[in-house]
Amino acid sequence: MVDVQARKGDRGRPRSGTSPRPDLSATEQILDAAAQLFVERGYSATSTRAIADQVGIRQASLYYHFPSKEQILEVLLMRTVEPSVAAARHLDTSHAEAPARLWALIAFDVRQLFTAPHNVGTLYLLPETRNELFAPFRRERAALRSIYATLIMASIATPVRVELGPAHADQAQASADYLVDVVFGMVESAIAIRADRADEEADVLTTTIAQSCLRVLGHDSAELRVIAAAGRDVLAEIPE
Amino acid sequence: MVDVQARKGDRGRPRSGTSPRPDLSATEQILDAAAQLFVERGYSATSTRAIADQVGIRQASLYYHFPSKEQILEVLLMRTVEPSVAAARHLDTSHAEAPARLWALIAFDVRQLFTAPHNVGTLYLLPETRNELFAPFRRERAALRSIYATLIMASIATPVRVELGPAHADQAQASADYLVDVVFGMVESAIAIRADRADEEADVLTTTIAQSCLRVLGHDSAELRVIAAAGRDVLAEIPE
DNA sequence: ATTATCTATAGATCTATAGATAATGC
DNA sequence: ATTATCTATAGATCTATAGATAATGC
Repeated sequence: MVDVQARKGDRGRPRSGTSPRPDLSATEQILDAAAQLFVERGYSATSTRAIADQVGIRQASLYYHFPSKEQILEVLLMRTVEPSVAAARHLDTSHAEAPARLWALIAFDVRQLFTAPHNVGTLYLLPETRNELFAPFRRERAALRSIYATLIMASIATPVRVELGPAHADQAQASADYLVDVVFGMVESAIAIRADRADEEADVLTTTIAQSCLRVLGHDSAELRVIAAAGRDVLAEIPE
Repeated sequence: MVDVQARKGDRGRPRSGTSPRPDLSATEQILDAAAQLFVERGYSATSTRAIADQVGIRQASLYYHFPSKEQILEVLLMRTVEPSVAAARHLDTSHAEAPARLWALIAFDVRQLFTAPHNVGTLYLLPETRNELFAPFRRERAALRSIYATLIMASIATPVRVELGPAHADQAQASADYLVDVVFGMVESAIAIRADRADEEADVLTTTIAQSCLRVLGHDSAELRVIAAAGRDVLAEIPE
């Protein structure tokens, strides 16, 4: 099971160049090179030739593995969002309190954004993803956001609930919606933080963001200690 | 003084097409069209021809106003970051408490990100800005972040200060740094929120984000009411 | 004369397809 | 025979420059 995606022997015509990641299959080498270049230089600014050069093959050889440059991006986006959606769905089966489940989801998500190769989270925001081809990705991301919304609504502490005013009032609804946006935004701010600062201290950042999100929802330091402890247990139960 | 940047008469050869913004000078029309297209389709994915088409001139005519496509982006970026830096510097002269000044800066910044034409804030994160030409922009943004850092450090409430542990301990410093990142990230999350949702309710969002930032720093609901009231006064003093 | 456009185009890309070729596997 | 590459190239761009032209201003 070690080499699920390793190259199977050396079939086919030999390459013109050499890859920096000869342990991966050709398809995975392309995805890895594309991820790095898309993040470092931008999607449209990265040519298929640049990807091929990095992999050590000719530009045209990419098309044996992918039908288009867009499809490479599509695979990268789906792979980035899918683990978070899987984790979020798993939390629906947990019996922990909502704040602990939210804490665990945030921690899972931030850790994955911060440690995934090449900060692929930056690709979430590309205008190029408005294309029809990316509809499945956008649906997955919307599903994730909706699970967040449910957990966040169930995790609002009394003082904030009081401030929002009587439920069902229009302005209270708008404020609550923005609270969802703000928490979702705090999680994804891990992407920008990683882009600005060198990769380090994933654990401290993860904890800081998760704590901060629950503070935004009105939980004080004493409550946070309880929630974080329970959250860590829930997080540990999320399957790989 | 009304038409500082209005077209001065109709000098020069007539255009082949018509502009959607005939009230602006040619240079401003180009900036406006470029901002819209860069945000909607991406910088590298937008051709100089697409910009020219929108302005109602031929592609080559752009080069009478700007020496390159990159310079158009550079002007857009500087114009977006400069008002925030000016506001931040002004706050150094205020005598209000740090949390009220921070509240005002966040509110100013969020409102400007949320109401500036065409959500130009999305351009902050482009990999293309790593180019040397954009060094002045990156310096401005770093200056803004540094003012934020000072205000944030001075606005941390006792419970959070206690949790960070003894000052000068290494891990406490790392956590405090990340807290700065998180607050800065919350402010800039206004960009992603605006991209995802239709433009609406700038005031509610502004207040929600400012309050949320101060909650993250450990202020409770009672303190927030005082800070927000003082913050609104400080905000009102920021010159146009 | 000055200004702001225009036309035409050089030269450098860029994506994707067609068909040839050099390995291994059976 | 199958696989994974290669070479060659079509056709469509794209940015920027050179020089002409059609207005207004003096």
